[in-house]
Amino acid sequence: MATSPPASPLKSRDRLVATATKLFYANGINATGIDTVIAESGATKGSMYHHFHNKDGLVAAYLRGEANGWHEAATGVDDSSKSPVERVALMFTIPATAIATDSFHGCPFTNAMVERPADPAIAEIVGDYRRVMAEHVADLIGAKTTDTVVAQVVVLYDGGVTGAKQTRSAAPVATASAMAQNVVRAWLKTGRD
Amino acid sequence: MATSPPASPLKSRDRLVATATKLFYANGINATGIDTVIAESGATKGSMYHHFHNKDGLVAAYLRGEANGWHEAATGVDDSSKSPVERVALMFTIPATAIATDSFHGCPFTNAMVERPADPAIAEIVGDYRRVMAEHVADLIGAKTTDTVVAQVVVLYDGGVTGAKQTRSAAPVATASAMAQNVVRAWLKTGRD
DNA sequence: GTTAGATTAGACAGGTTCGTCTACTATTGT
DNA sequence: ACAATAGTAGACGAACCTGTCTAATCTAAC
Repeated sequence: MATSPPASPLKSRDRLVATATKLFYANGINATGIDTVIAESGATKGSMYHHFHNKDGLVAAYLRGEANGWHEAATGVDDSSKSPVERVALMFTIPATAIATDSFHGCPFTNAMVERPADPAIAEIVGDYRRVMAEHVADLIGAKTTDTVVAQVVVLYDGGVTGAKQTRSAAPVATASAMAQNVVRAWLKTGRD
Repeated sequence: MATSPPASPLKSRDRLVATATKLFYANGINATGIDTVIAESGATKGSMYHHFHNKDGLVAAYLRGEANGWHEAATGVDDSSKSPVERVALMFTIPATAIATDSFHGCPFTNAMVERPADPAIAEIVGDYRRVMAEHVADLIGAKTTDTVVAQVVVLYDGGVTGAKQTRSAAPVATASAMAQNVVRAWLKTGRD
């Protein structure tokens, strides 16, 4: 008789990743010691190094989670009944909302590449995230991933988020969103180019 | 008979800042210990803490230098005899060139805000840099700093540089440059909006 | 010439970091 | 019943970090 799927609400590995997600994003990866993550997650060192080869492993798991999280958020705010222009605008509400709630600390992928420039696993996950985003944008507007308009929207997204991080204001995101809508509108009107 | 303006090629304070500039940008601020900067600059700890209250002070001096450096680079590549559109394109050659020489590690201001999010001095210097950049762009195209077109070009600049950092490629900068030229062209044609 | 600022050289304290290791226990699948 | 996986609890080492301090010298201005 198993004592019910053990009272543990979450396996220790998942708790570690969840805590890392919170702390790494809010306080920075390098500024957050492994000991802090372990303590706050209620796990132990043995567990940590059982599941992850080293801190880089935990960081990679954290970043993969962020990539999934972005995709979920993007599909979550989407509304396929709306026009391409409106759907792109919806995508830009993701950073806009985050800034409003004050739990915004910039793009987790940019942050990770800045904090751990030498880690190839990070570069790979960031590449995956960017591919997912390009596909998502292409879907929203009915373009091919390789179309210029997709790269343009991505540049605007990056620019809006980076500007928001630097200025601690939502204005750059609003500017970027408006520009993205213009770009998509023009692309729809002139027929793909 | 002074032994000629002392053989020292550079005062120790300047050597510290120069070394910090190289190491902080290339390897990251937090990843570079004060001892390393001191050793590589040929200065000593006493000198370091004579000129700077703490590491934050050295970081601030480094970032101020980067802000000045950007302004010099921007005016250096500019050519006032060219058209507004061409002059904006010239500005985008700054990151494009840096990426080509492989000494590119992203935007120093973004990096600093990521690595030391709590330091108010950094936020201030970044704000100065952004004001300088906005004024520069406004000058290039004959706009007011508060015109929408200026904010648009800045968003594109940020987006190009961030994308380049994430992808380790110059493509986002090229995309951003082309978009900036389009935006300025449209703004000139329709007359300020 | 005297005084103040700049500099050298390095020891030192106090803290943090990551990762290893031992020894033991609980759960789970077969 | 047994073996493999997952976990607890915490000591520990070795490296690193920032910042202080002493004590002596060198330069420059006034």
